[in-house]
Formats: sequence, structure tokens, C-alpha cells
Amino acid sequence: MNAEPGFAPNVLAAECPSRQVLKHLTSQWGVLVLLALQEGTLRFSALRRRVGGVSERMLAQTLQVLEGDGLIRRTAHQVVPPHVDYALTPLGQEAALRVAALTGWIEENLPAFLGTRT
Amino acid sequence: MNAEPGFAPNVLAAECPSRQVLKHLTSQWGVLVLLALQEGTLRFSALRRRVGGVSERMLAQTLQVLEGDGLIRRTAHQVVPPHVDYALTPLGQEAALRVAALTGWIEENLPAFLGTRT
DNA sequence: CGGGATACTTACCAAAATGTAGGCACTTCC
DNA sequence: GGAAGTGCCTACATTTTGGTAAGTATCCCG
Repeated sequence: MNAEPGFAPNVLAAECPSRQVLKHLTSQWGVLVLLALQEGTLRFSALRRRVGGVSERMLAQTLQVLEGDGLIRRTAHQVVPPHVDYALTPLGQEAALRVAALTGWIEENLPAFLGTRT
Repeated sequence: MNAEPGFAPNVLAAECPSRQVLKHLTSQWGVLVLLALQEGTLRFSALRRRVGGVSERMLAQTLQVLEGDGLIRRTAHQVVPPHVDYALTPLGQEAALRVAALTGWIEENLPAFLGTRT
């Protein structure tokens, strides 16, 4: 399909916009949120409980960034006790796959890492 | 082999040591260094030129962290104009594969990301 | 012999990331 | 009525990250 960028995206180039996306995706909490949402839609406080150690502030901020990149979809139900849920978009699901591949590999090889440190 | 951890590594848990490894691997410069070294051994200044926008300070720091995690191997040749090269260890190569899968996907889908932002 | 390259380190400083604490508006549960 | 839960936001403080500049020792190039 078309795709005539005039330039090839390259993360090794400082000016490439892909750098920003990379930064968002690989941010401390970005990775974990993607991972948590891979299992299904979650609401704010459930997400907060799922992702160990995240503060409300950082969770809210991270969610906004990821939503801005089109990776997650935020749905607010106008009911009295606020009810909002977050889910991955198709794009987000693809991203989550790659992220999960990385984190899964880390978990599997954790002994190897712990071993290198005496 | 054996593998009776007594606990399952889980990045979603705040106390899990895998969190540290994840942080190193997904750090701004960590990702890019892994990527750059995937193509082959490089020496310090070549690496610096390869990774756009990195400062000497951050490159040196990043290399030390990744070396500490056993992802890269540093080899210093004791010659008068200093000559040091950096290469991926087998563990580092596996990590680089996953990281490259993520960055490659980002580069391919960059138009989709740029599109979400009006 | 001055300038540049090599591979760093250290000191100093600015900027970004992140945590803490409190507020808001309203409901339900006890 | 009072406490807790919901989904945030804002202000303030601290921690981490990252940049700049300079120093080090030695060699090669012109």
C-alpha cells in the first residue's frame, strides 16, 4: 500500500519521530500498563491495583500519553460513582504483543540475569 | 533444568527483580545501544556516532549498566590510543532480538501513529 | 609542535520523571 | 452521619536523568 515516506523511519536517528513513540512505549509505566491491559479491559483503580507500585498520578499521566498515541481507548460512563474503563486499541494490541515478548523473555531468563551479578 | 524458583518472576509486581532488568533494557539509551550493537561489534566513538543524540556521559553510563547485566561485553585493548570495543553477549543478542522486533514494528507503523495525532 | 582523535571520568547544573498529600463531587454501606 | 470508594487534578518536593565542559595520557598528522 502506497507508503512513499520520502524518508525511512529510523530510531537511531535523533530527529526521527519514532523516537517519541519509542519513549512512550518503553516508559517505565507504559510497558506495564500495556501488559496489564493485554489480559482485558480494566478500570482505573483495578489497573492501579494490577500494576504494582504505580501512583495515581503516574497512572493517569501514562494513560493519557498512551491514549494520545492511539494505543489505548478510554471510555467514561456518565454514572454517579465515576466509572471509566481502559482497553487496548488494535494498534495497542500489536504493541502489547511485542512488549509482552520482551517482558516474558526477561521473566524466563531472570535466573541468568541474577547469575551475572555474582 | 531444576528451575524451582519458589516464586514466579512477574514484572507487574513491584518487588520483582525483573523490574530492574526491564528498566535497564527499556531505558532510552539502552534500547538504542542494543539495537546498534546488533549489527556487530563497535567501539566507543563509533557507537556514539551510530546512536543519534547520545552524549559521552550517557553512553558510558548505559554501557556500564548493560555490561553489569551481562548483556554486552567490553574488551579493552591496551594500546596507546585507547581502543575498546563493545559486543553483545549471547544473552544480549536474544534481548536485542526482542527489542528490534519492537522498534522495527514502530518504524513500520509510524504512519499510523502520526495519523492518530490529527 | 599544535590540533585532533581515542575512551573515558568527574564536577556542576538543568530538566524531566515521579512520589506525597490534599481536594472535588457524589454514592453506598454501616 | 461518617467512612470509604471512584477517577481524577493540582501543588509541592524529591529523585533520576541527562547535558556541558573540562581533565587525562598518548599518538598521529601536517
